[in-house]
Amino acid sequence: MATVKNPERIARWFHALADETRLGIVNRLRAGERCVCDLTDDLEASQSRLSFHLKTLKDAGIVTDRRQGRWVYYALNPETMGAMEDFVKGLRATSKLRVLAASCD
Amino acid sequence: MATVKNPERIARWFHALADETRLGIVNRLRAGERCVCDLTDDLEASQSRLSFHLKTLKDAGIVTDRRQGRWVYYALNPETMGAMEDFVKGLRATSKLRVLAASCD
DNA sequence: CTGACATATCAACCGTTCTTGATGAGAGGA
DNA sequence: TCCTCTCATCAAGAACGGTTGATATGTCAG
Repeated sequence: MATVKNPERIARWFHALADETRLGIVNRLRAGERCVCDLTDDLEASQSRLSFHLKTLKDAGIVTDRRQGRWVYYALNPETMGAMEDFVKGLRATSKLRVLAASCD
Repeated sequence: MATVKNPERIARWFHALADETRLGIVNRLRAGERCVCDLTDDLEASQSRLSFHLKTLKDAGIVTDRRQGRWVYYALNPETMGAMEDFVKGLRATSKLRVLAASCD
């Protein structure tokens, strides 16, 4: 359960967050939904660049999108955030008990 | 505090984990310290390939290394794991209250 | 000192990802 | 219908990351 069950999926989460522009997007979304136009203003990124990064985040499952009229609203995906928290907790939990492997001999 | 204080550092954490080989390494290290030779065997990776990935993890602060005789032992870095957990928690905490921004009008 | 072993570094190659500018698609107002 | 607005997609080039094989560094044993 705390093991890496699906490495490919997890690697994509982290790849999605491994970019400062996308971290900026995610940081904005912490406060709730945003439409693309707001993000474009806030981050001073070109529209096509932002669209590219939003797609990357969406494909990784980090965010969800929702169309309302002409606007598309993006929000953090709570499910993925929960799963990611569990994964990171799994790393932290065991990182203190230093089982001296010492099998190299 | 829960804000993205240092985007470059955080992006490097995630970049370091955005690779299946490195996830495999980290997964092994959950059980405690390992020397490179063990990891090479476990992951069936060439020595230079593994060394490259370990350096990437080390530069990002995800792991620490310790030389003992001829062998070098790698372990997860508890400080970084803690900081990363805090960051991810910060994303999860707010992802449910959907403050309808709706300023696009 | 010499040789063997464990690990790190380097250079070259190749595939992927990011950026930019142009075009396309869907929605609403006149 | 036509125009405008919001956003997505595409193509081409630039930048970056991962793999490989060869070489370098450091440590121990004999």
